[in-house]
Formats: sequence, structure tokens, C-alpha cells
Amino acid sequence: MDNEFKPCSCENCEFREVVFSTLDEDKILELCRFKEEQAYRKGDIINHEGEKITDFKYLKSGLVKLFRRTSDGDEQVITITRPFEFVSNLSIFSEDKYKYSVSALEDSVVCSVRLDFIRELFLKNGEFAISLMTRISKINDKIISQTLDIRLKNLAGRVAFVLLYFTNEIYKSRVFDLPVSRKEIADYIGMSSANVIRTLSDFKRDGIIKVYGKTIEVVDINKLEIISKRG
Amino acid sequence: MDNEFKPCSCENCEFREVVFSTLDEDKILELCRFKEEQAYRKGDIINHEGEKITDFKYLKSGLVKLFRRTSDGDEQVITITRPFEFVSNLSIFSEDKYKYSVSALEDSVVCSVRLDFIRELFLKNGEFAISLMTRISKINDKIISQTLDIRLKNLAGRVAFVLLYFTNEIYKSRVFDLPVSRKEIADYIGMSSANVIRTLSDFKRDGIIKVYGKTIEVVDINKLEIISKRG
DNA sequence: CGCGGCTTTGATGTTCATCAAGTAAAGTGG
DNA sequence: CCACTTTACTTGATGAACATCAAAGCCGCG
Repeated sequence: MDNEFKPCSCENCEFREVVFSTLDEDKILELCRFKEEQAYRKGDIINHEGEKITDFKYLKSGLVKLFRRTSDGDEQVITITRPFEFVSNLSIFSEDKYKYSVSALEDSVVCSVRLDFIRELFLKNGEFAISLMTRISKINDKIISQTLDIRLKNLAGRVAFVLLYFTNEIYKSRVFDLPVSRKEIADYIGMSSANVIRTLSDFKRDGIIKVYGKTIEVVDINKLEIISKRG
Repeated sequence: MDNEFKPCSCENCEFREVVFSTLDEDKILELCRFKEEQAYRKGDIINHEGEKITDFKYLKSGLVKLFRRTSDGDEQVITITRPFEFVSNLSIFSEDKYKYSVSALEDSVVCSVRLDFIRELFLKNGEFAISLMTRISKINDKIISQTLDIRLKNLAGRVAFVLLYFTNEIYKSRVFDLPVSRKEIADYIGMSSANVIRTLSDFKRDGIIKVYGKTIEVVDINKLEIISKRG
């Protein structure tokens, strides 16, 4: 137990494996001095459309949604993601202001590093640059392909898709608490909340899912997959 | 007129200003040796979904569409872009195979550089890495925000949006030859081709546009903008 | 306990896809 | 270059899918 290393948790951070794997101990310690960990409560805004981007932020734990607000006040949910799949709204180098907002769907912990430091690393450490670029590209790819997938489906298919997304990708469990309102699901898949609810009721009636308020139990995952595919 | 420089046109390439601005003369000459220019005819496939990515490609002139094919053979058009806004399907570092296909909508010229060379540059030249990263991020941003914009509009709004896109961004002229079929417009905005045609007919009837086969003249651009916005 | 927001369900109307049938345009082979 | 074939376009009629509106129930929170 070396005291010098105590105040910093970065060496053991999972994120280190991913984008910071190319940094040596010195740099990791430097990163530690520059980074700040912030805790957000469910519902908190992490960053806001239009704000200046000053930090490179990544999600350590929790769940967030990326969204924007339309001129008549409605929300469009772009994606809902877990750690490693959210990095400062993606536009860290392409824009100086956030294009979209991010809010916490569950209590979340975010790490912030001043953008200057990241930019410096990016300039000087090619391996780091490639790994960061790769990660951000993957996130963009995923958003785009998810959007295209959703566009192919009808109402039932889209709702099934969301339920499968939570089951398989987010919670890895067939029983989970929905972290979003019905309206947020609607804003995500581009449908009206009334019809999302109606479809959930249909699924319930047909024994595909069970619903206890916010808690969902997926009973027949195969049927859900069929609906999602042919939808 | 130095003979040594003659065989290569890279020094004067517009692309040099954009992503290759950080390369010195030596590197530019090296780039020249590695690059290959390819001409494509309208309709040609430039790269194909699933193929291995071996080269970094960018569009020098022409017009291309990025698209994918669904399981029942339909196309989804992701974006239609001009030079500087197409770079190897975007996934050069995140994927080893093309996720989407690219085809030429007009006769086009594409520059190819072996990916190894670009990767090497990216590793060693931080400025280059940042400028490439920035460019690719911007392209991704644009695709995502365009998709979100389209999603907000109804049929007429979407068709108006496409006409304005060609008028303002692609051709910068109120008279132009449509480089795409009605069906391709439909695949782009996610509507049926019958309804795209119907809407074009409506616009024609209302004196908003004139149509001579593939040639379109935008008569009342203000009305088109209103329809696109409130749509 | 009462208020406001989220949810639920039904009824109604709009928007858009689909189908069909016909026309124009663009290839294709003799 | 013309006849033939195929592909793209056009228009109308019909029906399905979904949004919207409205009213009632539920739940959490002060």
C-alpha cells in the first residue's frame, strides 16, 4: 500500500483498460490530478445543449440518456447508454458547444478531465489518439445503426426492441425497473406515448410481459424477438 | 516547374487544406506515392457493405450516397454527400469491414490511400490525428442531426427538406437535375415512393416547383422553407 | 388528504402505405 | 434505328397504422 498512490483510483478504473491503456504510470497519476469525479442523481442534467464544452466526460457508473429538445418543447431521445458508451456528447473535437443534452436516468458517476489535458494526450500519444477515436467512432456507429434499425419497425416492433434493449444490453436480466417514463420511450422510438402504453398493455394481455408499475418482467423473450424482427 | 513534383497533384489538392494541412512536403510526396485516384461512373458502387476496409478513401469530386440494404432487399439511404463529407464509410478505425455501402450518384473521383499509411500518420502526427478526428466527428454529427430533423417532419416537410438540401447544400442553385430516383428520395426520408411522387405533384400544382423529368426548378423557395419547418 | 403529474383506455380522425393500372422513359437486341 | 422489354414514374382508390383528444384512474408527494 503505497501512500503516494492512495488518493487516486484511476489505476484500477475500468476505463483505464479502454482508452487510457496506453498511458504510463506517470501519466495516469497526472490524469488523476486533473480529473474530477461527480455524482449525479436520477433526473439530473449532466450537460446541457448549447453549453460550452470544457471537459472530457465519461460515464463511470449509472445510466444516461442523450437527447435534444425541439422548438415546440418536445424531446427527442437519441440514445440511452451505459458506461463506456457516453463520452462528452461525442462532439468533443468537432464542436465547441454541446449539440445535445445528457441527463442521468439512474444515479450516475461521471469522470471529468479538462479537455486541454485530453487534447494534449491526443496530440502527443498516438496510441491514445487511436483508442479514443475508435471508441467514439463505435459509439457514433451504434447510434446510427440503432436509428436505422428502429426506422424499419412498426409500433409493436419498436416497443419490443426497447424492451429487448433493456433486457439484453442494459440490465442483462429479464426482470428490471424501467428507468424511463412511457413518454421517454415514446420520444426514443418516435411514437406517441399513448400508443406505447397501448402496446405494453397488449404485450401484457398476450402474456409476453408482466408489468408492476415501473417493474417489467419479460415472460416470453422469444415472442418479443419475433415481434421486434418482423415489426 | 519542378519535374520532381510534376507526377503528383496532391500539393494542390483541396483536401490537403482540410485534413492533410499538417503534413510537410516530404510526407505529401510520400502520400502521393501511396495514393490512387479512381474514377467512378454514375451508379457504380464505391464500396460494399461487408467488404474489408483496406483503404482510406475520400471523395474528390462528384456526389455519393451512403446506404445499407435491409433483409427484404430495400435500401435505407443514410446520407447523400459532396466531397469532404465522405470518408471511407466513417468506420475506418472502429470496424474492419464496411458497415454500409457507398455508390456514386454522379460521376465521381475518389482518392484512396492505404489504411496503414493513414494509421501511421495518425499515430505519429498529433495534429493530423486531431484534424482527421474532427472531420469524421463532424460528418457523424451531421448524419445524426439530419436524421433527427427528418424524424420531426411529415411527408410534405420531408420532401421539402430534400429539395432544399439539393438547392442550398448540394447544387447551390434553384435549378438542378435530381441525381436520385423518386424511390431513392423515399428511401432517404423513410416514406413510400408513391407518396413522394404525389407530394412533388402537389408542389408542382401549387406552383412551388417546376418539374421537367429529372430537372427541378424551385420557384417559391420561401414556401418550401415554410413547409419544411412546420412539417 | 388533496393536488398534479403520469398512466390507461376508448373513440375519432389523419396520415400515410399499399395495391392496382396505366403512362412515359430508358435500355436492349435484332 | 426500330420494336421490344423493362424499369421508373404517375394517379386514384382503399385500408391500416398511428396520432390526437378526452376522460377517468392511479400514484406519489407535500
